[in-house]
Amino acid sequence: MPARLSEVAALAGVHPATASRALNEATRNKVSADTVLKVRRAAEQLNYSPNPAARSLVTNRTSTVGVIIGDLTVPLFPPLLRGVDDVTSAAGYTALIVNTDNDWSRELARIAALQARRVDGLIVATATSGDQADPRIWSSVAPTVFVVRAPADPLAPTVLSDDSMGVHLAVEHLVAQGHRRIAHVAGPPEISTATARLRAYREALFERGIEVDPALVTTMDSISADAGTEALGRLLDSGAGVTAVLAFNDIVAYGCYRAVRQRGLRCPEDISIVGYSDMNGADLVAPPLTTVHVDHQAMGAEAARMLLGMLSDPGARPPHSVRLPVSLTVRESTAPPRQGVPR
Amino acid sequence: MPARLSEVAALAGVHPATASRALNEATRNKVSADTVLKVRRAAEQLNYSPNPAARSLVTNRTSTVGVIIGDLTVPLFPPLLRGVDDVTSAAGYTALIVNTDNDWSRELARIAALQARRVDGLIVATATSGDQADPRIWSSVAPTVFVVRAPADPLAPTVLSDDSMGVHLAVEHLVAQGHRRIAHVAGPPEISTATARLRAYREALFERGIEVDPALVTTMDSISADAGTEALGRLLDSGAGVTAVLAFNDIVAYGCYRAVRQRGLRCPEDISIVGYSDMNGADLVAPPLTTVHVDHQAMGAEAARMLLGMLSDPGARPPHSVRLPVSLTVRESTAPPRQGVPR
DNA sequence: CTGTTAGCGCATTCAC
DNA sequence: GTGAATGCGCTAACAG
Repeated sequence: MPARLSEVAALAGVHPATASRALNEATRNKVSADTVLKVRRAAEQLNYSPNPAARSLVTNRTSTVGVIIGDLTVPLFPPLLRGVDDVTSAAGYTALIVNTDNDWSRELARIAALQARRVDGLIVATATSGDQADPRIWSSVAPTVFVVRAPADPLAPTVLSDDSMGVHLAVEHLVAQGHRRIAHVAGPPEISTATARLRAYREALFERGIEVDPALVTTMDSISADAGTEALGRLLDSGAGVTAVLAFNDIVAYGCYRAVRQRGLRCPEDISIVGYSDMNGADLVAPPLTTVHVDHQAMGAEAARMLLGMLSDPGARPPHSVRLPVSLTVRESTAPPRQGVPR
Repeated sequence: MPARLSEVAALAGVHPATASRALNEATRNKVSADTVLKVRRAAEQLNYSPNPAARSLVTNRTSTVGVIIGDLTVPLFPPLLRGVDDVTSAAGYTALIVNTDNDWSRELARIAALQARRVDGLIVATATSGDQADPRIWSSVAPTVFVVRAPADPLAPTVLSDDSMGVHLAVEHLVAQGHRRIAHVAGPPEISTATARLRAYREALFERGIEVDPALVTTMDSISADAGTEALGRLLDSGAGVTAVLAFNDIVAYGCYRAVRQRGLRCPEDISIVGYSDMNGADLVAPPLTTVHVDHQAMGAEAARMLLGMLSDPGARPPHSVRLPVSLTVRESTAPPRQGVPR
């Protein structure tokens, strides 16, 4: 059992209230420099750490924030959590991480649990713009920042990555290599990033004077390697003459690898493939995947900073949403198209 | 701001203490069934949830457990956390997850933070048997259970998977396909699982009457795909005539894929490769990896159950450590060896 | 079975 | 600048 404040005060020869003032950043100036020193020394000697329950009871704040994610095993979340954790823990906050399994009823239950824990704020990585869910479901619990996924309310504080930029970089790279028949394996329209990337894909081609052929786009019902295999397989078999593919994300790109192999084609010699996210392991597959690199750790950190800002100044109006830049990591899944008749 | 107990009591027409008794599982029997009903109805109507800080202050417990892991991006941890979370949250506990980045000073800092938070227990997934670290560093903070890694103290409550079983399954599979020259790319001896798997590898070969040739074992300094590429590369170039490889884990197996490809060989036609862990994505690489499947979620769940057991009965002596069984997932990276002269 | 009383450890009044 | 008093919301010990 750790030391109590009263013990520290006794050792320092002051009243507990004075010790409290000396130890707390905000009230330290109301105490003489001399006593501050004495109290700190005593606290150190006794290895004092304030009882968060007692403090919380009087301050009505817990110094905890809830982080809601869909599925921890999706590789984008660990770095994101790392980013969140870095800034929250540096500020004396503890992150309570909650896995919803992408199940809405489970999410509601976990939100309730976080509310019961009296979290000071929420970082939500599960909202989707197509979602029926009202952002107030989260905001009613505590101040919240959305990350990775866009919430239905466009004014809610949100940290996204620049999907448009990423797609433009990818398309630019492929075009620079001579590709003109660039397919897109798109995600389901309920996912906000899926529609954003699809739109950017069209834009990017258009801007470069390349025909935007609807036959080059397939939309998956769900996001998985299998769905990618199936989707690209259809495209390949349709005789649309594709030489390059922009996949919705890396997992889908892996599925595209499979579709290519199944038809006796080779990547990148016959078909170039670009992924999205640069998830853990994208450098280990064969061929190593060219992909849009998203700095999820930075996104988590930014979301946390934004949230802590809101908590430190509850009166201020909510911060502006931000969209972080991305980069292109060129590996070995892209190459110039074969000469001659494209298939 | 949620309702307080006193408000619930007022609405139910009883004293707050009675309301408390009615709401708490353990003391419910000290209250008439009738009042229990009234109180519950009132609580529900006011959407009451107890203030954990207030409760914690008097019970001296927080209903939180700390979970210490090295690096969230290592794919074994997410399912493990999922297992922990499933059982802790069902029991009304909240898991505080901490990332040490495999850095000892950082780990000490995070342990201190968990202690400051007054966690009731600890689940530690970073200990290694070769570690200089005394298990008391953790145990002095709170009751602790070790998982995945064996702590220096063999008597400390620990949940491991059966490395011996896994290796035996893998070797058995390879031998059944006709392999006799089976290499092992081993992890560094500081890692307890590395030595366990190496020992089991020797045992398994010996038991099947196959020569245990030291030339078929390479030990890596660190665990990475690159280290695997380099290690297997040496073995392949040494002319030891290997037809199959058991890699320390899946990541290393991916490195082995690369070594094989670099030499113009093919897996599984020329060299069979078996991984270990069955991490997320092992079915997506080419060829899909045959690997020992470890149920990390089950391990996390078991560790959590063990810890909660210790917390519910502090007097009892610590539970016995367990070693969970594993299975072999056969995919396409293994096949019978080529006929004729092995290289 | 229920009400009364007390106190967990701390921050924050209000006096001095 | 410092000490004294108060109360955050809850459970536990003691009466009745």
